[in-house]
Amino acid sequence: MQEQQYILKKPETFDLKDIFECGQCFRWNKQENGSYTGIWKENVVNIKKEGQNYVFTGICKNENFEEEIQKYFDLDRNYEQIKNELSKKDKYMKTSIQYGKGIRILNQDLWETIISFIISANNNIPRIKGIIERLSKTYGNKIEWNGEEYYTFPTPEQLKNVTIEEYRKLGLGFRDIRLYETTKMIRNGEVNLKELEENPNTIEVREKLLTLSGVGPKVADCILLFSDLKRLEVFPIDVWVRRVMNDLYIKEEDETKVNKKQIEKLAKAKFGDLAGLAQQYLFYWRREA
DNA sequence: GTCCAGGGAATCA
DNA sequence: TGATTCCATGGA
Repeated sequence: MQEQQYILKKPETFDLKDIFECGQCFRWNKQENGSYTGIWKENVVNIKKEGQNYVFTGICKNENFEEEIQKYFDLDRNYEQIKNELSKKDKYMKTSIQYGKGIRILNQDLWETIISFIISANNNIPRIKGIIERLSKTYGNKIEWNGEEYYTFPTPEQLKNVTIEEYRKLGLGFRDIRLYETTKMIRNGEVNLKELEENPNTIEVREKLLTLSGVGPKVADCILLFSDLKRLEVFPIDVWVRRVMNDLYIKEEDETKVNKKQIEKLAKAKFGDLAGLAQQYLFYWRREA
């Protein structure tokens, strides 16, 4: 395949570390020269900052490389406007947005996002990345580029004959059966991903996602927010978000006793349709800073 | 050895 | 509905 290149010139909202290390994705890795290399669909791409521009180099089936990048990096959305609006909410939002000002929420493949966030349950990011890498290396397609080997995320069909024991060997732990069941449900059409992508009703899509094994409220919200379903109004609540919301607004002594519904209500009232973005700025800020 | 990680499912009131 | 407990694994 022919190598392609695209130069994104002086984007207002775009920072490699903010985008790839804010916890939304697991298949981008920092290189020694500060660039990031990653894979999505059949695309293997390296992104390097040069001055105020970003140089995308890699292999892509779509001859329109720019279009592919535009879609994945959500480049049609005006993040400056979003940040301005959220910054007005209070000083904490202003601070967290300043910290993660280069974040963009990627449009990731729905199937891959479902599996990735099932794996994320009660897990940590380095280990999640390792499991996904082993899963891809074992069952995905190999792509060679620049003297290195990369592996696509396996399709439901490619996982057809995988046993629970084989998942366990990849280090999935108790999530093995969840992956097995959910993959089966998607493959046999119990949950139709195309229908989900075409359904504008977020409540209905969420309920359908919740029928999948290993998908509870938090994972469902991550799928809605981080996949190409792109529901920016959902507010995934994990241990970090609960922590930061309690520290800033609720101030309960024991944060583990904070009611989830209370957090949801507060988030909706405060951030409205942009709750998902607010969540991401707060999460990134609280975890990194 | 102990605690923790981008939680979910089973169980019980 | 709401609260508790268990679930593999690996790093700190």
